[in-house]
Amino acid sequence: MGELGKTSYVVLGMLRLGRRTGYEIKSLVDVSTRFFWTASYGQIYPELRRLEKLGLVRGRRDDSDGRRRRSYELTAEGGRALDDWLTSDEPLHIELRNEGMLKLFFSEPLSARERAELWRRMGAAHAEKRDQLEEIHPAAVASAEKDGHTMPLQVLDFGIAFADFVAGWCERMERETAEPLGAAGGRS
Amino acid sequence: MGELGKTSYVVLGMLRLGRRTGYEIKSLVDVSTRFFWTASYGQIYPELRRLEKLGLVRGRRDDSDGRRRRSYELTAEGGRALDDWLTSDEPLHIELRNEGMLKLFFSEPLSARERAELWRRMGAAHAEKRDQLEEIHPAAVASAEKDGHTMPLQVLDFGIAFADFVAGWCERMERETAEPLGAAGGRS
DNA sequence: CTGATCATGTAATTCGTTACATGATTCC
DNA sequence: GGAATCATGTAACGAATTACATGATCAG
Repeated sequence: MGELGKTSYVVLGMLRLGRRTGYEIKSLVDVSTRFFWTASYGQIYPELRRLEKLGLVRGRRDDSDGRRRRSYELTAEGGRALDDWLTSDEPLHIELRNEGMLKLFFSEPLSARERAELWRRMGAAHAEKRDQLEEIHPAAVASAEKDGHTMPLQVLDFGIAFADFVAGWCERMERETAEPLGAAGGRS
Repeated sequence: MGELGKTSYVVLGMLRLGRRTGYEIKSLVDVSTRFFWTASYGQIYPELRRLEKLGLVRGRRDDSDGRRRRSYELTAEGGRALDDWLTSDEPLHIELRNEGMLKLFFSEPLSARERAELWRRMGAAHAEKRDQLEEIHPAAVASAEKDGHTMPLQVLDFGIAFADFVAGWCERMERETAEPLGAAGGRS
């Protein structure tokens, strides 16, 4: 009875890039949208079956190179559903859960050292994410030049800038927290 | 059987600020941690009962001013559980779901106008969040000066800077997408 | 031949939201 | 008197993760 959820659109969107298996969709998600939207096998495989029943994708056995598998392609109706979502003006689902911020909020009773450590860990987590994204950046540039698809690159650039901003902020706060903070405007 | 989840710590953390009812905890969450961690009545009330059974909080009827209600306070053990969490070095749960980014990722087939509109809406959402946070900023400053609690203010400052950064980025991308983008470096 | 990767799925569980149900009190 | 807010809870549902189960193929 359920209509389409966000996961449905992840699947439809990935299938617009070409015929794919559930396994391939999951791999794509892991190297592209994972940083702002995830999906697990436990969602993807049932979702593909569901979308097929709805006529939005068409699956077929695809044992070409000896591997037993099932690949899917977008139907015309599936493409329309995807476009409807892309251009719909319903409020965007934006959600953030950050345990580091939560801890910091409650960290008043901790020592300055412990609070600095919290900022440090928050910063380290985001610096690591930034570095991971930067690693795949060259591949994204190459891919953008090859097929002219610039959006994945734009989104990646945003992800890098975003992670870098947070990392930088946390590092500044860490220093500020760790320093005794001389009363008069002392500079490091 | 479940150990403590993040929601448990939200409740414990709020109770460290003083004796509170479930209703008050929810109100506090809504004006403070909501932007990086939410909690609903459907979680808070059962959680309070559960924490009481675990001996981490102590509840009592508190019908002082005619209102039928039940307030809770942190036990010594509850305080210890909270501190253990605050100083534990398990990886921080950090999660981001952003439907705007997801749409942009798949928006290659759209027109430039439609893509610009997506950036605009992302930017507007974050600008609105920034403005909301800025509205409560003076109250946070006053409160920080009164009781010396600076962490809520630090977290709020981060939230504002963060939302502002995202909003600014999106606005730039919107302009860049909408403009025909003359081959030679034309300036607006 | 052995471990990594490819490949597909289900079941159980957890986490969280939303809707519902109820009723008192306070403010206008 | 009526609306807003205070106040507590439950039930149903939905979204997503994790663990489990299975087996083939490929690279070393």
